[in-house]
Amino acid sequence: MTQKARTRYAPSPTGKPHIGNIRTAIFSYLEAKHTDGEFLLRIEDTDRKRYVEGSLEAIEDSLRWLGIDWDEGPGIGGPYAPYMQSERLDLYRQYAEQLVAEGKAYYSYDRERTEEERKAAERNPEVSLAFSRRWRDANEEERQTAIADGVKPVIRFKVPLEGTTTVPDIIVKPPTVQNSTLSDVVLLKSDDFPTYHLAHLVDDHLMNITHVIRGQEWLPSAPLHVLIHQALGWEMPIYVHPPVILNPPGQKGKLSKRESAVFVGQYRELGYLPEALLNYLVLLGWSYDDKTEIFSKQDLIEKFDLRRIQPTPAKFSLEKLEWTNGYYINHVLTREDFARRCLPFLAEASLITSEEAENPGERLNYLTQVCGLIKDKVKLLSEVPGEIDFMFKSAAELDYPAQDLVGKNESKEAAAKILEECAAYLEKLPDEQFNTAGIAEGLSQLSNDLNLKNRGLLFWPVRVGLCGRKNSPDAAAMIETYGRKAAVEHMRVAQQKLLA
RNA sequence: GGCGCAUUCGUCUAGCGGCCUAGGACGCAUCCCUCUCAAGGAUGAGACCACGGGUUCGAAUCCCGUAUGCGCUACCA
Repeated sequence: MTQKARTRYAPSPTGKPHIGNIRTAIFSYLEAKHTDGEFLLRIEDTDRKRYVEGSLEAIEDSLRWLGIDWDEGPGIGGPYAPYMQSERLDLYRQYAEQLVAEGKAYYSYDRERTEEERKAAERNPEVSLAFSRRWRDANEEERQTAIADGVKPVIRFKVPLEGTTTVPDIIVKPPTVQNSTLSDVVLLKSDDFPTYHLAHLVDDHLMNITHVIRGQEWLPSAPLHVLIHQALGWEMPIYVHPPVILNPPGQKGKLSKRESAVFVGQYRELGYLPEALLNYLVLLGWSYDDKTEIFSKQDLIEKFDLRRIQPTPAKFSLEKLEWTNGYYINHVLTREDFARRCLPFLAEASLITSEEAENPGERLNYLTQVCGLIKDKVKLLSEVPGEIDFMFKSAAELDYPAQDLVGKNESKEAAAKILEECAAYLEKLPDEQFNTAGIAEGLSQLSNDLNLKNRGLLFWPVRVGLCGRKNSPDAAAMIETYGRKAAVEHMRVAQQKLLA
């Protein structure tokens, strides 16, 4: 057995979590559970300007819905609490000051740059670098002047001017950079809050994190993190940089709000199953072998291996996600489980009450039958109400053209006669034969007895009469679900419709 | 612009020097099954392994260059 891993998901509370972000959380979770280790949640709320109320709840909801549980975190605590960075400020200041005392960092009395200044410097490394090092070798007189002016300093990291730094990484070729191209990053801001560079690193060290799994957008600043570890004299955890998720084929850039749903909650509302989303997301950039497509959470935990994460960013494909979802609905979920998942959607469409959705009680049996009617054809839970709404209406309420009942039959009269025969047949069908198989067999026999050229001539009007639409679930299954009385009623109403 | 990473069917991927005339999946097409729609089964089209150079008896697999894509370039994470 490999050593137990301790991993973390450390989002900042700036809104709902992005699906690309969540995927790294899933990878982290799987790595921890694969090694029988711990997965923790830490909130990086070090930027007060970007804080969005309700973010923590959104993050927790998303993880919970996906079945990703954490062993330590805000709310539940743990041996390394607190897990909110804003509650750990003293710690960061302490290490920043230690670095200053050791000559590895320094106070910098610069003014915060405006966005325009930053933009201008962005394409001009010389200017940027020079700006970041402005106070690196400032003399005492200059410092005193700044202090007298009341400038609140930041603490900047003193990056070595020479040499190169290499970032070890297990899925990407370890990047190597010239130290001279690295700017002296801010470690501690003038408001006493740490930057990400300091905070994540201090916490990961203190919390005994073994694997830092974060998006590839962190690759460029990773050398800085290596250098800061060295300055602090700490051993580095294993860094892993999975790629970002890209927009669907045809569109550029990383997966964006403009092009796709990017929040977990949106997929929930669209009718996706959490296990299907999880399955799809993991397979987007990771594979176990050359053939397996469907993985339960347990399978994933057993088989996950960080080293098999693809280094290349993958495009998000809604089609494959839909297929995965449909597969879970059709082949993984039991009928009752499927019905339970449909409940909120049925309530949303006012087919049942929200009380019934909460607590279906006895009604669940019936709803299981109803939903079971379309379990094999539906890809999204949200499609369900529209597919079975007729089951919640009376025969008289179905609205459709009489012509639809005819199908391949010669005439309206012929179809009407068939409906009459079927109604009569169903009325006298013995109870023990009144089930899907018995009904299907009985009606087939009836079509023979009526000397019909094929069964379709009989089943077509029956099907349409039962649900008022041309594409429908299995006719016999609908009859069983309706029950004898309602089924016969539908036959008779359809017949009247044809003769009217 | 600079720095970094990446590059196998339209898309997700298998492949880690000979098993590859490149395998699987989604999507697509055709057929079978069939009372419709699905589901299921079968078959097929689809990748000169980005391009150009090397290394090697032998390269999708190793090296270099080019192109392209992506990311970063804040007192944001």
